Amino acid sequence: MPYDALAKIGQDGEAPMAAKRITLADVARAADVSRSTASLVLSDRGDELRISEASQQRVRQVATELGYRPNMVSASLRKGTSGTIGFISDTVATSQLAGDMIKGALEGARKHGYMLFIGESEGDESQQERLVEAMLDRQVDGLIVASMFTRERSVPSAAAERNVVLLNTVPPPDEAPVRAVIPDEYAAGRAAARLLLDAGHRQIHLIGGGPGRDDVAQDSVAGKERLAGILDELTSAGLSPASGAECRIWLPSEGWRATSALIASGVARGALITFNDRLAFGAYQAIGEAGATIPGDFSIVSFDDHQLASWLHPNLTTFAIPHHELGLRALETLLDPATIARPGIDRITMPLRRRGSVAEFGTI
Amino acid sequence: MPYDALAKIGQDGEAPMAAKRITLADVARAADVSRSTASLVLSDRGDELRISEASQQRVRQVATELGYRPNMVSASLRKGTSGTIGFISDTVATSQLAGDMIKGALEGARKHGYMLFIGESEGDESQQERLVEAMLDRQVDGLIVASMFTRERSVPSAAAERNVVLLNTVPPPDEAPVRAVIPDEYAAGRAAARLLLDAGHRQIHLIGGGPGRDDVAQDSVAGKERLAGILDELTSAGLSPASGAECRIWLPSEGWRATSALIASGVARGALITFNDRLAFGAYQAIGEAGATIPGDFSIVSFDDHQLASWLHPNLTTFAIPHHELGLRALETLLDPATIARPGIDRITMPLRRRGSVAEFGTI
DNA sequence: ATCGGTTGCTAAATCGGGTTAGCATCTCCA
DNA sequence: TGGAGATGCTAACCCGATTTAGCAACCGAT
Repeated sequence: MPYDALAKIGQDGEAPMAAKRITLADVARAADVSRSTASLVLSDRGDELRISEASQQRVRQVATELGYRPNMVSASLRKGTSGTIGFISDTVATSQLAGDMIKGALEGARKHGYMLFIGESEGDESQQERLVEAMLDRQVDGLIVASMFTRERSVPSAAAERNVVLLNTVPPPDEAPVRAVIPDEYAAGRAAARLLLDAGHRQIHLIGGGPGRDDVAQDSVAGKERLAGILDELTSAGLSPASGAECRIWLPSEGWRATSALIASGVARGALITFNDRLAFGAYQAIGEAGATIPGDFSIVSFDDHQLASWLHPNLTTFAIPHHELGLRALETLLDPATIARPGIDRITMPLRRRGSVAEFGTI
Repeated sequence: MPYDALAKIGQDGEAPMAAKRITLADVARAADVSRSTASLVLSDRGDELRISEASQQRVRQVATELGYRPNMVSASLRKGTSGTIGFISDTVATSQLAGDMIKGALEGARKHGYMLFIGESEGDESQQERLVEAMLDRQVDGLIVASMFTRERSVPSAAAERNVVLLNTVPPPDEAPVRAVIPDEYAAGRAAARLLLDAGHRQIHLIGGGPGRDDVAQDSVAGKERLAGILDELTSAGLSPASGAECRIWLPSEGWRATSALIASGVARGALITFNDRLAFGAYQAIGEAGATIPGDFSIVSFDDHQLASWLHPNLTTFAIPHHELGLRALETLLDPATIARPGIDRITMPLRRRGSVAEFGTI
């Protein structure tokens, strides 16, 4: 096994051998009771098993004095539960998305006394299976399988019949339903369109998808739902998009290209819905380079609330992906027996960050 | 009858209950040997202990057929080593910094068959101690203590006499030296200045620190070292900065402020060293808003290689923090008994990303 | 026949805590 | 005086693997 390299270090350690950990047996001996008694007291079953108040006090006292900390590995072995959750993500590094989600999960874990294993599948199924197995080998009590961009994702087979929550992902329609936590992209799409309508805009251009219902990257659940929301809201106002530009990838360069093309086509003012903040950044660049202004000539609403959004001039109005809450909710879901038992999708509202990129039509 | 274990498992296969995990005992029974023998064979000590080739084959065969996977919790208990590393960071969410570092560590961990626990201290010492203890309770074999912005950081006391590597941090000078892995900020500072000098620039303005040696945020090791490198390189060329602007925090707004002020003071062209890419973004904004161009009027070199750098127009020339390599190196260091035993600082080169924001002086 | 040396394997202890059946002892009341 | 019941605690097994001392059985040489 590759991991005993470290074990060696302790063994031939020179002088500064790490002091041996205090075990339950040490405590029992010092408190002059049996290990059973010590165990019962320390797991608060003392009253139940009628250990006298005096003995209980003694055990607790001694445990504190010796700085006793139970070895969770041992407890895991016996109880079959480890106080550990596995968090498997397709990629861990993409901007702060993953970070905030992990942060939310971490916060939940801390609250409940759990630790988090993390692993990265790099989108590779077999790699993911291996991760799941490595985690199951370590007796994780549950798994969060996260995706950094919302899309469909299979539940790893090894994890079947286990506690699993999908995060920012839904299972393919033909697979067994499970628990999933995702942002409510559709509602955000509607809200984005509504925001512009309420500000009096009627010429609404889409950057990143549209104008048709299917004009969006296939594997992006986020894209599909945002687009659907936008179109539904416009339709119910008796409108349709003034234009739409599908983008292969949602990066600034594409936003720049699409917006430059829009302006070159003769559009000098109007409202833009960009499908994410990085596209919006590209739009800002194109608009700036064309000598137009935001929000004077163009109002912009976007999605994600990337850090960029508050760096841009003017600050970008956008619907935030509630990464932190998603992570937290996934963990809470996992740890709640009642919830985890029932499959279903939990949609978390994407809150509006109202900033400076949208003006009332004709105001400026 | 080697396969009656299999048969048994097949029997209750109807029930929807999660199938019990195959244990070593199951394998031993099915292969008709003792648990000891099975264990020896599966840990490749069969030859050493003179188990016949026939028995070895049988055990291995059966193990594969039954899909045996050893329970690492049990092995951890016995061996005192868990195949697990703890990664404690002050913050896990800041942009992709943390992500890439974790990613590097994760890659190393996977290569060596380890899993990673992660925890976030939020910069709180006591929180950090609690994390360390929770990890030690789970028998981690080593700890990586990371900081997302380079600065001094104490080694958690509970982790003393353990395998610890500091990542992107160094211990305060008055504390016991340990292993640390950091980017070579000083060398990058010198290289940044050299890059501009070689391009013929003599008017070099600093955004984020300087012009004096101490004009930089106190707790930022990165800032101090970048500044020192820049000043040393300029000095050895017989120069000093044309100006310097200390910034409280290294965000676009501050870069914008400092650069706007610089331009307002009458500087219409020259070279800028921004202390990180977000400051550079602010500089781009200020320069654009003043109607000047990059690199026509202003050449810019920066540090970090934030995603922004390749989104800006023109793309930003910058020295990358090798996050991925830092994480990887920290893990490799931790797992190498020879290295971890000796305290010392490992400085990783910050590679130059040469892009479009620097021009030869007077060329354009 | 006996002894020493292999060969091939296993019993049993161990890691550290959790769990349960049940054993003394004492009290109280009939 | 004896039985029921409460009180206070512990022995002993369990989780699943690792590790070591050592035991049969057999072989060949004396």
